[in-house]
Amino acid sequence: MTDREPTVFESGVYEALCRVPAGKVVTYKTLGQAVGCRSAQAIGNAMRRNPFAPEVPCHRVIPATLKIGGFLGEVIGSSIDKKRDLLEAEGVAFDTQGNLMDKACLLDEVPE
DNA sequence: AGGGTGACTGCTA
DNA sequence: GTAGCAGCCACCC
Repeated sequence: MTDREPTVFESGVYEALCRVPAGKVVTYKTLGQAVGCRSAQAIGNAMRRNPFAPEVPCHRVIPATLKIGGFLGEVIGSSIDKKRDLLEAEGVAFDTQGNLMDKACLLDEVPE
């Protein structure tokens, strides 16, 4: 656990994530480009250690497969349906398979 | 200082 | 269309 403070890298990730408007989602890769990171796994790592939990719209981040994976699809598991509903509430619709229904909800890049 | 992990991605079989 | 392998970066022990 260790409530350590986020590093500059992580802070940048969270900040970029906050720049994502509601009703839109971005892939780990896109978010990485926003912070100057070429690796999406590093982004996932930052999210995994996400000290801001629900404060940061981590549910707004999805894999490049446009499919809900990892955190929203397995770990929480029992709450996955809730997360999906939450995204729909923001304007992001997902299929029963967990795929992004409307690709228009995907943000090609993070705004300033 | 070194090794292992992971909420990922892309290519190939 | 599904499955497996390798590459990648940052954090943790």
